Amino acid sequence: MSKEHPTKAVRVAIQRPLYKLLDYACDVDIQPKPGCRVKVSLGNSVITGIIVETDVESEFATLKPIIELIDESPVIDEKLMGLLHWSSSYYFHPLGEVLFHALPVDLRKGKSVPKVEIWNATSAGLELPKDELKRAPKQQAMLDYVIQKDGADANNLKQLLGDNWRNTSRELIKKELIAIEEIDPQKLTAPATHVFSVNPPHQLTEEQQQCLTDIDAHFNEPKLRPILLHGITGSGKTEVYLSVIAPILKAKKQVLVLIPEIGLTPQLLSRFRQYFPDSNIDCLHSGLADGERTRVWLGAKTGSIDIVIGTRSAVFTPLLNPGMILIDEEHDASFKQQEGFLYQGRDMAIKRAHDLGIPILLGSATPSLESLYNVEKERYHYLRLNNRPGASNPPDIALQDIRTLPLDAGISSLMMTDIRQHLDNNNQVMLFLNRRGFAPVLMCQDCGWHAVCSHCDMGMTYHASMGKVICHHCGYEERVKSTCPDCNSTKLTTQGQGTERIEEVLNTHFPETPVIRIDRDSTSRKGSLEEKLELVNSGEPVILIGTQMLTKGHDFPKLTLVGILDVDQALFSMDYRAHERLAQQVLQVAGRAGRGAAKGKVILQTSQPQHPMLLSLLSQGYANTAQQILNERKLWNYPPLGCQALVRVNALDLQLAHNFISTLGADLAAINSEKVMLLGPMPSPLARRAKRYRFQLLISAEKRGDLHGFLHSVLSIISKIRKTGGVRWVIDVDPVDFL
DNA sequence: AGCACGCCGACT
DNA sequence: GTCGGCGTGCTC
Repeated sequence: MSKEHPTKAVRVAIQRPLYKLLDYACDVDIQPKPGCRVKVSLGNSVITGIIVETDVESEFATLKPIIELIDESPVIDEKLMGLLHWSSSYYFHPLGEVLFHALPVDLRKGKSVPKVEIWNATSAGLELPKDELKRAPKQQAMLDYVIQKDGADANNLKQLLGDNWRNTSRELIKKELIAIEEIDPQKLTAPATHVFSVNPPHQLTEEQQQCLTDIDAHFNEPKLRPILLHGITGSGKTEVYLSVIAPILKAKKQVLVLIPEIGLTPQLLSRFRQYFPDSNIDCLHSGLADGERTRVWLGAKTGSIDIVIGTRSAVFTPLLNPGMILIDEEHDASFKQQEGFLYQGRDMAIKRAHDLGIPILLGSATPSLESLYNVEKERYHYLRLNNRPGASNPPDIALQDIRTLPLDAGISSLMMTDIRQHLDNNNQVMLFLNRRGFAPVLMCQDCGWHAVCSHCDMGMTYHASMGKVICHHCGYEERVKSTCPDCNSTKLTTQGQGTERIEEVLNTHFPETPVIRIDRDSTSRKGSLEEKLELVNSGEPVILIGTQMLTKGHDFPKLTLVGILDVDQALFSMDYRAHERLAQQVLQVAGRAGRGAAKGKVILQTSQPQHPMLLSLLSQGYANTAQQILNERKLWNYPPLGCQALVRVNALDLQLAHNFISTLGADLAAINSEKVMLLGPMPSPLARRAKRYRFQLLISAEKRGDLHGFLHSVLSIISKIRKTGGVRWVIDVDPVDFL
């Protein structure tokens, strides 16, 4: 199209898998800014878009007009827009979807940004006689607070009064002692100066103090680098975090804290609230209602929230005065988003901190090889905490050769004796088994039939408590009948064990001791995890059985024995990351033991007591073992040395999926680049999942630039292949999961 | 992703 | 003759 009639236009991103932006005409009387949302027409429907660029010369002669400008000021500020742009191109994901991903659901749907509500005392409230609210202490507290602060917002009040604060507010409004004023967030002045104080729980140890001094020094270097804090389990990383954060808050800046998705939010939140009693602290996690999410988003954006604690997606929270970013358990796999927009939250955070010029601290007892490699390359500072405060020492891990021991449901007789002993000493015991359900195999003794998922072609796990077999890959479930579906035999039996079966066996062995199972099945009801944790925290002798839910962050002082039941399959996994993950998991679980006065003991059952990785982990510790694994990766140029991307294709029809990936594979092979290596196309390790046939193609390169360039070719080839029969494809940059 | 358009088989 | 299946391509 010609450029003879250039049009003043804006460029808009929409929430569609579309690798381009659309131009719209803009009325002269509206003032579009990048980052503002608009309503536009697309085809015959009206959708929400986000302005990316203004004053563009469109190559289209005629443009549809913008229907409405939703925001006067941007919902995505310039800095955040830059980060999102960057991640869109780094992860080869359409910009529109990336931008919308960074907004709370309400705003994605086009709802206007809510007004900020400010609670003020009315004149009646200001003049209220002293004892009038004597029988309503909460109302009195709220009224006093609002008067003292000269206007409080929802975040202040929630913090002051807890989750039911709206009820208190409603009563005071009914009595006309307090009124709500609605303010346009754009017209909000700088956040009300708030009192800052710290409530230190106890002194830092000498080692923690030294660490803090080092961090402060690094934060003040002209060229900021991320800091990796490698502190053994129980070394008090949280105490260091709190001390690091304090001066940032004191300077009236905000702190973003990212944590894994394992329900640790409440513990950390209360720890932070206790330490910073006058700061506004809020969480962002998957369990939040849409409205609540928007409230926290707005609170962070307007500066009324000082600390945002959140999981992966919180990395995109807007901040008025960003002061620093903290990532706890930085090695955790849940920082990688596994569907839709496939990004690494930890890497995004590092990029964001860099762009903002603010410090970032990564903490872990078992740092990822990626981070350790960055230390080696001197891109990160490295600090260590090697000791547990007080008398407590890290537990020793003992390997137990189970080949010669009698087993009951996978628990050795020696382990049973140890459990008995620790319980008799009034202590608590924890067993770790990363497999939920009763048994991974349900089979017929007569004909060899076993339960297989009809959607995935993989074995289904038997869940005795529900009387079902469940596919752990797609969730498909079936009721279990008393006879074999193939031969009608009644000799159905199970093989192997999951947490349910362990629970049952322990209940019969230790009928007088409560057995607490913590896995996704036993904690799905809201509040049930809290109930169970409370029982453990009572300090009574109990046996805990859990999956990886139980591995991180928990502090059970009476826990002295940890048993790790089944690590053998991870030792021989095809996945080159299996050893790294196993080492992390073993140390994280082991770290739950001996956090109180009594020394902890950890027993690791294995049929491979000579395995070099296990021996190394036990005798040389994590840092050395990680270094060895890293050296192996160097030999093969696996990440974090080289870099990878995975193209995944799936379809309901095997042939269609196969045709697609073969065409792509052939076209890419024809490029014959020396800089990249192709592995595949091949069936995915999980070749069928949820009725869809799956193939993949792994692309490796030594240099990121080469990989990136090659992925452009991938994208352009894919766009030329005709996609029939609903073939779906994704590009996964820096994949962590090859399933 | 939606959605319309268009080209072929099978139905009142 | 037309209804509707899905393959194809576009959305400013």
